[in-house]
Amino acid sequence: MSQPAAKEINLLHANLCRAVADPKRILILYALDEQSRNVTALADSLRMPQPTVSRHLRVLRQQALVTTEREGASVTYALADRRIIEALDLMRQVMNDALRQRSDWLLQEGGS
Amino acid sequence: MSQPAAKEINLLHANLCRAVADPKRILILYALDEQSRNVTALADSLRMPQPTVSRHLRVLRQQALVTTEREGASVTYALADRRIIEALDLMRQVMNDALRQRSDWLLQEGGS
DNA sequence: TCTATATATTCGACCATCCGAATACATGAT
DNA sequence: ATCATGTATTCGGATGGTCGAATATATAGA
Repeated sequence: MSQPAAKEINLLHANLCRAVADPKRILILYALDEQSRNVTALADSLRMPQPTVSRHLRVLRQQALVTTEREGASVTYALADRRIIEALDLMRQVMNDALRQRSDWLLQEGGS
Repeated sequence: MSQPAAKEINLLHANLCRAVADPKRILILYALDEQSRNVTALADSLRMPQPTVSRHLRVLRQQALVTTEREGASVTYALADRRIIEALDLMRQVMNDALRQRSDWLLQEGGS
């Protein structure tokens, strides 16, 4: 059982993050956090073409970020681990604080 | 003061994540979490060419993930927000659990 | 088997990012 | 002004990701 070396762990880590670092995939992940859905329902609620959603779901599936379950002709996708959302929320907090700080700074310094 | 619309927030969110989703930048962020450093010290300790480190730092700086402070001829980089590390750790936990689960699965099913 | 619905894939074009190598720029000291 | 050190940028090529459009595959039912 080959233990991945430090550099390979680093690569896997980056691959996992890269799978999350796409606007549409972020929307998909949040949508699945709200409720598990099949591809068509996702495409409808997010206003994206079905093939686009399917391709993004493949990326998430390959990284084990979502799980699948057949239900007749359709496939229900679910979030595999809620900590993904926690990580995304952390990043969003960082972003919001940075934006707020920048706007405070603008108001104080450059007050037009 | 134009409030970013939902789709623009989503884009900013993704840009922030994308800046983090690179193997070498992950190493740089962890190194800076351990201790603030200048470019050369980072390049030395991570065994990367100095121009490479500098280019990656520019990306992180553009996303306000790191801060800079001149000290004479050198520039000390520091982590801007430790929640970045928390988010990275969360993703690493998700990855480790997935890896462990997959290896359990292999041992049980395919036990070669 | 034939149809309808749901999901997945392929193709080509386009765009972004990464790297190594070389070089430019900035700062402090002599 | 010149030099040494630290930092940043540019160039070219290679790589990889994304999309729309069209198409292929799978499942359930008649």
